[in-house]
Amino acid sequence: MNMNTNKHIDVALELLKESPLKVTNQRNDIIRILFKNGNCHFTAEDVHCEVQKLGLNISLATVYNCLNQFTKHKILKSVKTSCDKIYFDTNVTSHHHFFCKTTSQLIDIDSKNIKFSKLPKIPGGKKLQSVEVVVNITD
Amino acid sequence: MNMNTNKHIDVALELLKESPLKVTNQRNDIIRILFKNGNCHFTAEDVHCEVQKLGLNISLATVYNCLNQFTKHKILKSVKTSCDKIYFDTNVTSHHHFFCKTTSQLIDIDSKNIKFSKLPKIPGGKKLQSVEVVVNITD
DNA sequence: ATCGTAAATTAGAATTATTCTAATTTAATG
DNA sequence: CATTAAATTAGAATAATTCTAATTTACGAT
Repeated sequence: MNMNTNKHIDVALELLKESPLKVTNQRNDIIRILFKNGNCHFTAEDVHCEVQKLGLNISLATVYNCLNQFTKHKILKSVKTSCDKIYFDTNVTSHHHFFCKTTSQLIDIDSKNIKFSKLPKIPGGKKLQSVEVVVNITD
Repeated sequence: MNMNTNKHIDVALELLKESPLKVTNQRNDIIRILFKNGNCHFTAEDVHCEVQKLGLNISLATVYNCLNQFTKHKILKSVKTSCDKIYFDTNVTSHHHFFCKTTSQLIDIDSKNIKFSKLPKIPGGKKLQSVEVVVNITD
């Protein structure tokens, strides 16, 4: 391991190649950062810090562009929480989250660990898009 | 009806009196706006527009202050959605929401219309605070 | 390989929602 | 009515994100 390539990175790089997005150095670098450790949650600022730490020269605007484009093309997922930042999630499967209000930490909840025995009727004329559960926790 | 006082307004005004907050003209006016139509969802900007429409002179800063203080003292509830604004909800009971991504409209879901048959184990050392369900819908 | 072009990158400005600041006014207690 | 802590206010500040417009790059077609 630790050779800057692994299963998660390879899968994401492959998704990038298959997408209509162009494969640039910046996008490759950002994918390596994001998918280095499997399922993770990042803010744009987190990613930009890591970029700097690695001595890469990628502007914050590009980080935002990449994260947004990746999200649009299902390489990433975005998560809104009760704090004011957008989190990007490398787990693109349908799942839910714990959000710790003390530490602002997000933790995945696998779909199979939340089951509904009752869901409300969708208002007339509208279509169901998704059901998002956030389990807020504290220290 | 329509005499600028009704059950919802009276209840909220009573909560204000019982709270440690001071009863000011601005707070009375804002409560009248918020609770005029029973359960509703507002952004600070919505409330400020209504204030202007009624010819009241209440600054946007005061609107924010009031909404935040009311929330802290359980006269209102705040709701975060996948859009970038904070919504304030006059329904302070525990409940969930539909969020229409097309219209940015929030609709209450009564607690009794969502039931879980399985919930995940809370991570060690953490305490459950709340479970929030957002059912995203589209036109 | 080289070209042409649409897409990507960039620095910095702009935007948007919200909070802060510091001066003034007000509510409510004694 | 006098006191004082809280509330109000206009406008500045902040923070996350998006936009602008100039430059560079990827990559399919020649």
